[in-house]
Amino acid sequence: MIKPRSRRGGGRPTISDVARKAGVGAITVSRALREPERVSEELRRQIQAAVDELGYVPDPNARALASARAEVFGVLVPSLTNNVFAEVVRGIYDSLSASPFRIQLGNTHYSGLEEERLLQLFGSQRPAALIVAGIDQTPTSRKLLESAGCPVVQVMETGPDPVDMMVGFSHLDGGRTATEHLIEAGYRRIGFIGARMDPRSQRRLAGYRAAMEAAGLFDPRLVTTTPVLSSVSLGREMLRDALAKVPTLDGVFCNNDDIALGVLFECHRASIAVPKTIGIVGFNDLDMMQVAFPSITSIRTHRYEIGRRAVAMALAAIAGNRPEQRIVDLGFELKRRESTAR
Amino acid sequence: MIKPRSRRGGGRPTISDVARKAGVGAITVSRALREPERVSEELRRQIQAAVDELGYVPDPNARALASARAEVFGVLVPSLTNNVFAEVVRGIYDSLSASPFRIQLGNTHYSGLEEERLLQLFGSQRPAALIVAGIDQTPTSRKLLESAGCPVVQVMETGPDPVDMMVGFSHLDGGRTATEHLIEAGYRRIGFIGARMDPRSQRRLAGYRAAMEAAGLFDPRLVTTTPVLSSVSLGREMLRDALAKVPTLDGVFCNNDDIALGVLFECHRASIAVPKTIGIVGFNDLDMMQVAFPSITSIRTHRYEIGRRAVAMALAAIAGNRPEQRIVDLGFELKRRESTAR
DNA sequence: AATAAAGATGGTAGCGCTACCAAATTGGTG
DNA sequence: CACCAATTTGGTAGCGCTACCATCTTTATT
Repeated sequence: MIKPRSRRGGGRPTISDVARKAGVGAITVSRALREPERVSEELRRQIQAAVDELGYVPDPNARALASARAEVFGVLVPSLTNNVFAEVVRGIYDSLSASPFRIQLGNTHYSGLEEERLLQLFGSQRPAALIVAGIDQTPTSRKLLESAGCPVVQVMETGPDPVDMMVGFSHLDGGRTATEHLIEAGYRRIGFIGARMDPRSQRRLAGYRAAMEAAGLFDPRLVTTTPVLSSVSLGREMLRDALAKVPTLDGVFCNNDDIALGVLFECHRASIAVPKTIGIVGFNDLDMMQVAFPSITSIRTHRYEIGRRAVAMALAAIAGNRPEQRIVDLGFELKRRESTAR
Repeated sequence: MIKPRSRRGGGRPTISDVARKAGVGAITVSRALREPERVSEELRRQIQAAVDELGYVPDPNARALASARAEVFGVLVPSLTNNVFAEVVRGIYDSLSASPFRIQLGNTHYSGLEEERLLQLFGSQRPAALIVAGIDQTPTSRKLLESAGCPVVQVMETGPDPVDMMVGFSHLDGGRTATEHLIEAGYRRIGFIGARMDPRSQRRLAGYRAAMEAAGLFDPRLVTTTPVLSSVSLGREMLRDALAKVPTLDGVFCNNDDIALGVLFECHRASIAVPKTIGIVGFNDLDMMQVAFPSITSIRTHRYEIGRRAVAMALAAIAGNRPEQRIVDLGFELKRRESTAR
């Protein structure tokens, strides 16, 4: 005996309801929705009318199960609250909002192990694409990415050996540019202040070091780092540490803008003249940098655009035309401001 | 003729593979994974061994389809980059990371229409719970929430009429407390500066107004608002506008901390003494407020905790024991700092 | 010892959709 | 006008899992 319309879930209309109403086969409705050009104009209209009338919305789970492919972009970032990654996610979100793809967000907390766990988990969903921050995946993570069977975009950085595609810029060059700018402005005892020394921070430090060594100015005591998560208050404390070590410090390249802002505030508090006594350069160029007093020189990075490009490349790859340029360097811009104008 | 192991998707192991290997029925594997206490100790061990050996990960799509319930929390926020909501999302994420539930994030861009669209979309996935920011849903959105057939938590604010559950605090009280503090500190011509006047900002303004009227100090010219998205640079511009309107301004309650920071910087730039000439109060108490020079008085709100509580309540409701307290007020704290100490 | 109740396990039948193939229709082409 | 290819439509058989019931134990109860 067949139970009439048991419908375990609520009574939402299914594709067969639409098919019945439009007087066609279920598969034709499915096609009309996914590949409209393969269905005649007339049927398409009838089906659309039925869809509208019933308020039919396809069940993404059934879709994913039947097609062995979920309309999901897996996105892995090391932090949800760091404005830099929030901007990337926003770019991804905005670029995807017109498409049927959803976002599956993962927060790795800067942990390789957590990244592996999430990649494993995401793999079980057969995502349409994966977007991951950074290029320093563990060997296990790399293997998982390679065998994901979907386009993969590594974002935030560029490097020589993409799993699949890459969008970002060179943090090493950014660090070098920032430091060279300080040197050109006449600063000599230039410190590096960095929190949460993830691989990108390490490369900014490497850029700093390269510039300092090239100018014959490098001194290991000028480098102050901590694995602690970056924050404005941390910037303040770290400037104190740096000055305790090197009282003659006359400039700082900060790992990021939060640190730079903390440094600026500590200078105010300790009556250290900026840019006269100490010059400050940040990294990322958050909105507040241009408003600060004095305004703070920073390396502008294109986070939102990175998110957008990553999606554009993934979408192209899904559509079958992989971009010929697999590594996209969006560069950065040195924004010269008052904090280094002496 | 039966095709042997066609396996449309890659060759990932299924529940039947595990069942075969463990020498039990598929349904028993399913149970062992979801309700271990209903399976004997011995079988549980065998099944776990098979799962481990095969590297079996359940397919969430198949699960969702069969059980008419996806292991997904729909989360709707008005902005992805606003630190306040990022903190809430982080709280939600952290509380959910140990559970099988995933997050489906939606960005309403402060638009009621977009909220309706997303709610409609999320509904098609039969989420396990919905967490939405704010309490001012459109009638359509409210209807969608009521008929979602899952726990709903409205966060960030408290109000009299929850769809289901609520976690937040009173923005009106927050605005009033901030303003009363300025009045007590001796400020008289206290302005309100607010950007992106969403409903929560409106209520903070109402709190401001109530306090000012109670003290006989209210003057409409003291209020400066704009629908533009909030930013530090906007805070700077708005202080200029406010001072142009009311040159005798001696205090400002800012809609949020970004605005407050912009105001502080503009004061520096225009050589306006803080707190002597002008007192400043922010809202939310971001980390930078205590580091700023002078440090900025602000209303500390518990964003991360709001996210955690929302999940805890939703999880309890899913488990069948709805919390008896459906409205949770997490309050706020006035953090008195240098910017109002005169 | 007979019987009920509770606990453990399994079989069957879908969930809503799409891949795959078959069938029907149309439009040239020689 | 037969014949082939291209186009449009539909039927069938799952995708991997769980709800629902049936069956078989085991343990208490009288």
